[in-house]
Amino acid sequence: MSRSLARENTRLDLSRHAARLFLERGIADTSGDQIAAAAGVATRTLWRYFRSKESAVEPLFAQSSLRFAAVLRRWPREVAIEDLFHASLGPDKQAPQDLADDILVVRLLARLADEPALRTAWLMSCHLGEEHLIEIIAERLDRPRGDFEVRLCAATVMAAIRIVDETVSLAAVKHGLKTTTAEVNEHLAQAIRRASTLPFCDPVTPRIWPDEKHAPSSAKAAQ
Amino acid sequence: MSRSLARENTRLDLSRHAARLFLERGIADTSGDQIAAAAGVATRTLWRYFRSKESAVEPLFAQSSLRFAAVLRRWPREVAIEDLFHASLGPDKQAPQDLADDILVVRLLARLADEPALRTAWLMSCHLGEEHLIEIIAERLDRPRGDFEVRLCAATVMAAIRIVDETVSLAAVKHGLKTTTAEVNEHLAQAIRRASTLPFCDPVTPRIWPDEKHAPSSAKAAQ
DNA sequence: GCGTTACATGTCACTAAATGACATTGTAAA
DNA sequence: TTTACAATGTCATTTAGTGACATGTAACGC
Repeated sequence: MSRSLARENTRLDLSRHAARLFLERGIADTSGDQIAAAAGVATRTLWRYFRSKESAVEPLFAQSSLRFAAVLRRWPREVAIEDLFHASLGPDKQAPQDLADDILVVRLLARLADEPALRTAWLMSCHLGEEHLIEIIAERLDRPRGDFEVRLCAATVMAAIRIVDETVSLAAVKHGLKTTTAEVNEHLAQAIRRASTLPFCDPVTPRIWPDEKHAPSSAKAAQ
Repeated sequence: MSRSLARENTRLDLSRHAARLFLERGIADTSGDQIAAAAGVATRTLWRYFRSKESAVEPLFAQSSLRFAAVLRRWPREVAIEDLFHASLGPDKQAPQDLADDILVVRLLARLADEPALRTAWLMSCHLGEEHLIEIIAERLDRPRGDFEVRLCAATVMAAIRIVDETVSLAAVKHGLKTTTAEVNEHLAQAIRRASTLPFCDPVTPRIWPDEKHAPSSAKAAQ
């Protein structure tokens, strides 16, 4: 196993233990020592991985937004977002470990109102997701990554995703509402559609370039 | 002077000193002791006001988003957002202290890329602004505050404001671009318009109620 | 006016978070 | 094997942040 991959695993493992302990006793009553001990590493190692104990849950958040981003990156240009979600998002599409991680995330999100420190971690993860979205949208619309319009769209779309995540999590944990994946997908697609300031949700036809027949390569160069 | 008002002043004063020191030497090289000493209070007092030294800049952020929210709260229903901004936002409309605070904010925002701890504070302040927006939009559209549509719209609009703020600040500080207030206002209004998922930017006519002539009071009761 | 109350702040001891310095181990390539 | 390097462990140390209690001070009733 590659070195950096092993590091990522340690990181995630620490993150899972941190999340579990935070859920069991709250953040204030969980010490760095406890997290490290639970994961079976030295305390010093924990602080090598994280700048604060709250930020220890970020990899867990990042993990799930990364999986989501991965789906969007494989998004064929002629497919609408609803169809993409229908085809790619579902409990049967996920490894058991990922499913367990998602449950942890949902339970954490349900506590945002009580734990301000948790929200900072969540918002930072959303910011990370926003940067993924910038790339995805820029790529899909053949626009440069620095484009203000692209950044704006990524920000509003990420905001929509965040609100849906928070709402669904709260409904599930606090009110015991069992929403089906299909419903969540529809909810999510609809929110993203409404939030998006650029038309990236619909099929996009590759730009037609006036001078050349084979545009894609030159499009990349133009960026 | 009322007690809680005095507290708010102390809070803001601490926040300004924290911001100045963070800008001068960076967050890592600024200690809680230094911030407290600069503001002329005991270190213990600083920790009574803030849960962490980074969060000490939040009141400064909150202050400026609160002033912005105050403008939106006085927004007549028959006025479009562009006209509101034109009439209410401008350097001549602000107290000198507020102007100085805004400059601090802009300089802080220009450093978000270097200082992750600063971004957490900024994002938390944006979250606060989002909650103000929920009230403002709900009020303007005669919808309940808990409405998902309202929350979604508030989140996307706040995202737009955030992106404009970050972009303008970065442009001003790093590239010395002097943008006029009129330009920023237009930029902001346009971004908000594109981001909004509900039609609150345009004049809204008070709802016509089937049974009554004088709707506003009953509308409030309905909420 | 005076005492009473409530609350903000100061002082100081203390816990917990986070870092620095250096030794040790494990793993990958030469 | 040996070398090399990155990750982790150990321990001392610094800095962030809290608890407990004393002190000051402004508002309130009398």
